[in-house]
Amino acid sequence: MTDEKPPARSIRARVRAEMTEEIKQVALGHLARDGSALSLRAVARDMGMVSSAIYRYFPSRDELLTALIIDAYESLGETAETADRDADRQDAYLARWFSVGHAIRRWALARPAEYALIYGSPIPGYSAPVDTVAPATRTLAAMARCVADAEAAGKVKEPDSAIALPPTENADYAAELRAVASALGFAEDSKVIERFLSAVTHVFGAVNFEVFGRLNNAIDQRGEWFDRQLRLLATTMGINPQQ
Amino acid sequence: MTDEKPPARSIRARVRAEMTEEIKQVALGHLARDGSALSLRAVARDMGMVSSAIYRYFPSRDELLTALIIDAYESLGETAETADRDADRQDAYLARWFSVGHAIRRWALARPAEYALIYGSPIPGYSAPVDTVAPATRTLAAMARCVADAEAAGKVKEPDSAIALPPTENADYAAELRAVASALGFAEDSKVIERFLSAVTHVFGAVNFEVFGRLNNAIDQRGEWFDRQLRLLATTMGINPQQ
DNA sequence: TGTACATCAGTGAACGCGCGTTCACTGATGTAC
DNA sequence: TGTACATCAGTGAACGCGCGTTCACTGATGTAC
Repeated sequence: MTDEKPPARSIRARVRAEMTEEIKQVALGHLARDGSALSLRAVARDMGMVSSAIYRYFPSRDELLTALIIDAYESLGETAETADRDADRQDAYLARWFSVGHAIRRWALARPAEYALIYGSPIPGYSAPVDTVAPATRTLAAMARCVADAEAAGKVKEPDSAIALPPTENADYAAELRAVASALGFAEDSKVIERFLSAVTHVFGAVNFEVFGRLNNAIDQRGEWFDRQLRLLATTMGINPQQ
Repeated sequence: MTDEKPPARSIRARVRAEMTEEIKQVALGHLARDGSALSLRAVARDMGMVSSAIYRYFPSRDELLTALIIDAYESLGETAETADRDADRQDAYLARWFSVGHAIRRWALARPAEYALIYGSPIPGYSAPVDTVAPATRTLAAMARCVADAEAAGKVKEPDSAIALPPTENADYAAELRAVASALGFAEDSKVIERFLSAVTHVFGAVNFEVFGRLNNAIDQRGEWFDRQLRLLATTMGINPQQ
């Protein structure tokens, strides 16, 4: 009743933004609760609107899905970036790696529906448009930064010859590695890029296992389990404590 | 027309078995084509039956799903076992590990719908019954055998101290590791069990990335990519060539 | 070997439901003069 | 400051569709005597 007066035309715009946000929240709630497929009608019902009203905000069900997916990527990406920043004491590359890794896991456990949306199996009848690819790389980039910074600072130890992989003999693959390296902020001839990609694969494999219940009846000490995966990956990459 | 005569009552039984099998095949085809959710009516249509006829073979949609899931686990499990057996030359632990790993990948790429069924995100509105847990461990057990045999034969090199993880201080977690170790045929005090579990996590992470399209626009040389993941995991576990 | 009965696969209609999307509409909010 | 018009959010009915499941039925296959 005693609001400050709004800048004229924005009152409708603001309500619109709030509604759009609420629709997305309700949709996420639905995905989370029933694990159900997303239904516009169900969302409308939950919001106390008639189903056709949703079309004022999203032109179709797939566009709503796309919005949710983009939001999820952005949210996870931001979480990862924040975790990195919070741990970003000078030279503390290992701490940054842990911070980012654990943040990703925590985000996924807290929001399994959103996680499944972006790292689970593809959604039946839906194919992600291009708009999703940029946000998708944000998390990857945050993980990369910890390792690329460490390498740039000369703090990545090369694996000793007993466990070193011989360089690939596949020139195309080598070229792809170089391209990915520079896209992620590594030096083109980064020695660690391949192990970094492996580490990323492993991290999401581990989160998948935990979130999708593949650890049930086997590992209950999941925090410890995950932490030790991260440790192992750090040493595999050659990022060591207090070096 | 010139068949050998069937053992009396089994003609109906045999047709029944064939129909059951065909229903499952058609259902898989549907999952693969549309990536769609499984629909009894669609399956019936494809088989030229009326939808209610399916109920002579499966009491409900979920039971059909369960059958598909069990079949998928068994099929992948058998693939892994066969790959192990084929590579099972004396002492060739590394060859066995590669053989099993590549076989898992090939199976997943050839049958992405079935792979998604068992290693993708949980299916909306469906919760897997207990009958699925035994078949689920078959693949894991096959992977385990390569490594457990190597360890039993003294052919697993312990990581040198620079990259060794200190033992966990979490007693519960340690106990869980021991339990998993003996369930999978490792010695209770196996030194490699933890790295083995990491390797499994990583392998399925890698297959997930490839099957679910997370490698698109980044890595095209996927055979090489996967092969090198396996190599890296082998050295991480301490399984070395010609040792 | 032939007949009487039981089992079973498949039919076709129906139940009750939910879905995405469209369309013409009402009434409230914003804009231009 | 007041009026005329344009924009927009939300309604309610409808379209056409697909779904899982049930039920009483027909006719063919198997079984017992």
